[in-house]
Amino acid sequence: MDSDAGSNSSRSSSPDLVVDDSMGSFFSNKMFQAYCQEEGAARAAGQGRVDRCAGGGKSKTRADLKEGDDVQDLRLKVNGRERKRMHDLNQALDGLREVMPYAQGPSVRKLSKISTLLLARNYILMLSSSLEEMKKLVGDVYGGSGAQSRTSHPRITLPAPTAHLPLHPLAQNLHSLVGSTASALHHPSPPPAPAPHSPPSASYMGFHHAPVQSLLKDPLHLASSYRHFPGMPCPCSLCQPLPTTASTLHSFSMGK
DNA sequence: TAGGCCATCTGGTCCT
DNA sequence: AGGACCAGATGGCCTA
Repeated sequence: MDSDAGSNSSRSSSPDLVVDDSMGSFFSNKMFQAYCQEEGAARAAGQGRVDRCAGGGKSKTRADLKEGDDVQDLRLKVNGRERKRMHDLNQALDGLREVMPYAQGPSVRKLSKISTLLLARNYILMLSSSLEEMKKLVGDVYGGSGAQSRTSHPRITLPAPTAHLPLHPLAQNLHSLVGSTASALHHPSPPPAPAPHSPPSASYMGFHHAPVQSLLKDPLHLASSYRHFPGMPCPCSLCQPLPTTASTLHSFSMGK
């Protein structure tokens, strides 16, 4: 259930937490104590939160204690829900990472959340563009020129074995993708060799023009959800269809 | 040691 | 009213 526990993260999800089964959720005694201390300080500062530390006051009536317990239970419930929500979100992110063009494995540090989202966006853009490119290719092959179809048999003979097919530049690019991965940008040491069918690397998606880290650090890139590439329509749903040329694929970089 | 990343708590807001 | 969602705050861990 705990996505972090199942992930390859080297850190525990909450080192400070203990499992309190009686409460049905995680809660840290240390944190609660710290919280109560903080609560006192905050109240002293005149900006205290709602009183929810049952043991805080000097003399509480039974009703006060009951109310405090209720508030605390409610708080624990809300916290548990929020925790679960965030775990679900992290699970979804993990699922996204699994299909990302990024070296995976226990020895590879996993993509940060923001990196995952940005990389996913670029990946989708590249795949969309690849699809358009392939469609165009298929159209060229099967659509043919009218003159040619008139002067010769319209039957098209395609080389059966793919080994004899001259690779389209796009396909060549796709094949050349295997090798470098974005992890190299995180780790100076060479990443583990990717699987033969591993998806395109981040470097292919333009990250070789600007390292991922610097890209992600750049507030300009983070601020602009949609980048408008020269000669290319904006990929956002409000704008036009995606570009189709292989050369423009190389422009799919978050930076430059 | 500073900075990045993350998990968690919390209060506010919106929705059902 | 209860739950989902969001953003700010806080503190821990890790790396350069």
